[in-house]
Amino acid sequence: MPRGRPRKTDPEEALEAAMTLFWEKGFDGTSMSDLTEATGMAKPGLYANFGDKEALYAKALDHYFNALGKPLLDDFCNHPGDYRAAIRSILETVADAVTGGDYPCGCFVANSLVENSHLPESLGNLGKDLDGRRRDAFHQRLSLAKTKGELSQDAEIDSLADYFSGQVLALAVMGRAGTDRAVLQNFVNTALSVLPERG
Amino acid sequence: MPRGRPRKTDPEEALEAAMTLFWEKGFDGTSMSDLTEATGMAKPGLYANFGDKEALYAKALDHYFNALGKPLLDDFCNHPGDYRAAIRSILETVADAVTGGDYPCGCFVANSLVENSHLPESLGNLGKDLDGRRRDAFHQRLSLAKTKGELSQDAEIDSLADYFSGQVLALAVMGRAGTDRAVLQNFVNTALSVLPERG
DNA sequence: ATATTTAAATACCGATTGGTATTAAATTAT
DNA sequence: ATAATTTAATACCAATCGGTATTTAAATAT
Repeated sequence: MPRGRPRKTDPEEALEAAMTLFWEKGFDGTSMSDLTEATGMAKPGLYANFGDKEALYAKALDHYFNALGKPLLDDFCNHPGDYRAAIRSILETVADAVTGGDYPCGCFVANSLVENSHLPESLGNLGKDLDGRRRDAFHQRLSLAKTKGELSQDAEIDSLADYFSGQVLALAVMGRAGTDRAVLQNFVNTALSVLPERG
Repeated sequence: MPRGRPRKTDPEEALEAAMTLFWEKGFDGTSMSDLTEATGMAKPGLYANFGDKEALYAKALDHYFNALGKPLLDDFCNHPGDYRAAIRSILETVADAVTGGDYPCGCFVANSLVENSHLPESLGNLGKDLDGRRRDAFHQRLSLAKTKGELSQDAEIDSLADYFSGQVLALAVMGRAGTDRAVLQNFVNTALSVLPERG
């Protein structure tokens, strides 16, 4: 048992709530008072636990990636099927995720990229870094496909990685705009058709 | 010649400046004071000419579409080449546009879609409406391709329209994030490969 | 019991927010 | 010249912004 007055709010839960709110309303659209209400932690508590608004946003975005993005990318990289099946799987999972449910629609990282131009520089760089990690996961899986012979030696895996990483962004914005899941399914099917037929 | 004191700032030019600023910094990130500075029109003038902040944003977004989006879509629909050439042309023009130059990076409509969830409802609907018009332009051109026999009768032009409209969103976010034009070129090339080879 | 430690809660700070009332300036019509 | 008209410019409003100092409450250690 710790020493002083017990915490009212677990900082991990507060961070989860802050993540959800920043994801929903953006950096500029979220006030510290909003965060106090959503987290159940008063402003001095937020500052003591996370630092200023910019630091809290960075921690929220990082939490997003670690809690939601990374597991998805890890599943993708470890997918037992061939690379086509793996890509289909991750894109369909993204289509599910961006159409909402437990969390706001869209993708927090994609939102952050769009807010980039008017965010503090450190936050812009964080968004680009996380975006790059998604792109790298695609590249890694495509590279593996090449060594496994699923993909021909002259396949342009850099272009393919950028392409599929971009498809995630497209899904994110469409999901954010409220596009139906069924439309996203057709989108994924069409996007996958750039890949060569199974030989 | 009008009757009273002459205008210092042409409202059309002020609207152009307001468009650029909202595009760059978003609805929440742009203050009326910012707009005063950017337009050269003091706050009472802005309210007299455009209404409140929400109305000004709507007019700025509408101006964006009429001045930049619509001409692009019209060129696309009237492109002299076959539908593949037309789609390549519009996507490459978009790749140019979203990487900046005279205007901010990205696409104002795409930004608006991302801000959707925390914008006044009328503005969210306006963004979706303009996004839909781009999608419809793709559909129209694909439909024409079908009647001209460039595309087989069983081609799924609804899915293709959603797909290519989504590619524009992907380009918009990547451009916003500062992605190199060369990467976007590869992206466009890959995206186009969903289309059947010319028969 | 009392001191110590930790965190919650309230109150407050100057600056900025969206929006407006008021005043001053510049033009045309008479 | 003067009146009428239209706009610019300044000053101002309550409310909220990000951020902090101060006080109060709740626990443990002595």
